[in-house]
Amino acid sequence: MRKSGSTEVFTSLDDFYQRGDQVYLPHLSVDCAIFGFHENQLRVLLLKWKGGKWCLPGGFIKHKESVDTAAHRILQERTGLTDLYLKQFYVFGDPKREKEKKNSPHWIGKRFISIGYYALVEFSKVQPHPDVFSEACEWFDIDEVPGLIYDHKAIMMKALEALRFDLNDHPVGLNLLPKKFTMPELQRLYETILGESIDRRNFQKHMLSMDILIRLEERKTGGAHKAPYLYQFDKRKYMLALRQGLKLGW
Amino acid sequence: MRKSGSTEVFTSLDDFYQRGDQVYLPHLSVDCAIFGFHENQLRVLLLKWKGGKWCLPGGFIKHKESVDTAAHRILQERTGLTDLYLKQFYVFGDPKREKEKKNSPHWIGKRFISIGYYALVEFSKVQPHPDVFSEACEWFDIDEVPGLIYDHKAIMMKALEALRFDLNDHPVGLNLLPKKFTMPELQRLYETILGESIDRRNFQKHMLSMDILIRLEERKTGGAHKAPYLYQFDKRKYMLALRQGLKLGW
DNA sequence: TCAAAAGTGTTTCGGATACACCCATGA
DNA sequence: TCATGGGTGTATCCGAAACACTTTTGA
Repeated sequence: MRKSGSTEVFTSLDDFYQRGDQVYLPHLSVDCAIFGFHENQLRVLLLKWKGGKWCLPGGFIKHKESVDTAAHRILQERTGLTDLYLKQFYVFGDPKREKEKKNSPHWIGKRFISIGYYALVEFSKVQPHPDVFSEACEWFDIDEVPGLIYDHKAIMMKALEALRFDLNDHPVGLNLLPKKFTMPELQRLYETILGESIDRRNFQKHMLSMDILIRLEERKTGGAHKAPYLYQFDKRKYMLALRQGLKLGW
Repeated sequence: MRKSGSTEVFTSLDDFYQRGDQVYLPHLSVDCAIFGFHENQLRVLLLKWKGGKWCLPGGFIKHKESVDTAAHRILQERTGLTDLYLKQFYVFGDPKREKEKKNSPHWIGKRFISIGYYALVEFSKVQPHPDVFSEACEWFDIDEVPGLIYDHKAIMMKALEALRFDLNDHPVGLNLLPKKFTMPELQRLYETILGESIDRRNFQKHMLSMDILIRLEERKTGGAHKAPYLYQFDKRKYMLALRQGLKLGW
C-alpha cells in the first residue's frame, strides 16, 4: 500500500477505512478540477474508480493542515507537480450530494461537504498518477466528459464557469500554456474557455496592446503554413497588471 | 435558555458545549457578513461577545442540513428575516485562524473551518437579535468596524471585496435598497461599495438605459432641495437582464 | 435671493468591431 | 500555383467620460 502519498500513514486500505478519521477531519473533502490545454483543446484530468465510474481527483484534510495545503498535497499526488495554480471556487454542501453512497459505519461512509478547487497546469509537465482507489487517470476533452460519480459533473461545470469568470483577472494563460507559445495558440485557449470565436486580427492587437507579451526571434516551424512567431509572457509585467486590476483577458 | 433558536435543542449553555457535536458537524462553522444600507452608508451587522470583543454572526451546520440552509437559519435568528439574499464567497481553512482560541476538551474548542457568506438585507426590515453568547447586536459603518475576534476582520474584508466584485452581475441594488428609492440614493450605494465617486449625470443616464427601473409619479418630499423622483426596480426585467449576462452595475 | 441638489441635455474621445491586404508554406 | 494560415493596417461605430444649462427647494 504505497501507490500514492495520501495513505502513507496507513498499513492497508482497510486500515484507512478504520483509522482515517484519526488523520483526517471528518465530513470534509476537497475535490479538484484539474485543467490542462493540449492540441488546442481544454482538458480535465479524471480518475477511474476501481468500481468503474469516473470522478474528479480529491482527498481529505489532515487535522492540523490548512485547506489550501491539503489541496496542493492532493494535486501533487495526482500530477507530480509541486507548483501549480490553484483556486478555491465553491463549497458543495448539500447532504444529498452523494447519491450512490451507502451509509456505512466507517467515517468515510458519512455525509461529506466538499470544497471545490480548480487547478491550472501545463499539460506537458503532468504525469498522471492514479491513487489507491483508482485504476486509471486520464485527460478528457472538456466536452467529452463521461458520467461522473456523485455531483462531480456539477462540480466540474461550476469549476469551468468559475474559470470562465476568472479569465480576465487571473493568470490563466500564464498557467495553462507552455513557456513559449504562438498567438494563435493563445487565441484558441481563450476561445475554448469562453466557447466563442474571436477575430484573429483584433485579438492579436488587443493582446499586444496590454504589453505583457514578449515576442521571441524564433518562429514555430514545422507547421503546414506561414511560421507564426513564438511569444512568452513577461511575468513581471503580467503580475503587475493583474495587481493593478487591469482586465487582461478578452 | 431560549434567547435564540440556535440552541433550542439544548437545556443549557453547558449542555450545548457537551452535546453540541451530536447536533452539529464538528470542525465546521458558517460566518456571515450581513450588509445593509442606511443613511447613505454601507453597514455591517456585528455581535458583541459576552467577553467584550465583536465578531461576525455565525453558527454551525446540523448533521443532515445543507450548508446553505444552515446559513439561512443562522441569519434568520440574527435578523428576523426569512427571505434574504445570501451568497457563499470563501472558505477560511487555516488551522491557525482562531488565534485566541484555547484548545478545550469540548468539540467547540477544536479547530474550525469556516464557510463565509455575505448577506444583503433591507436595513429597515432588520430587527437585530443577539444570540446566547452575545450581549449586543449592532450595525457598524463599513469603515468604522472595531477590532474583531479571530480572523473575522479578514473575513469581512473579503466579503466586501466579493460584494464589490459581484456588483455588476448580482442583484445587489435590489436587495439592499427599500422598495422605493431615489436615483441619488442608488448612486450613493454604488459609490460606497466601489469606494469611488461617479458623475451624477452619467450615472443616471446609464441606469435608465438598462431599462430595469420604473419611475414613479411620486417624488421624495421633505428634502432641503429639489424633490427627486422615486424609482423602483422592475424585478422581472432586472432578473431577466441578469440571467442574460448583462452587466448591470456601473 | 441664493446656495445646493436634482433633471436633462450635448460634445468628445477611445476602445472595440469590422474589414482588406500582403506574406509564407506545403501540398 | 494555390489554398490555408499568419502578420499588419485602416475605417467605423458605439458607449463612456467630460461638461453646461435649467429647475426646484428651504433657509
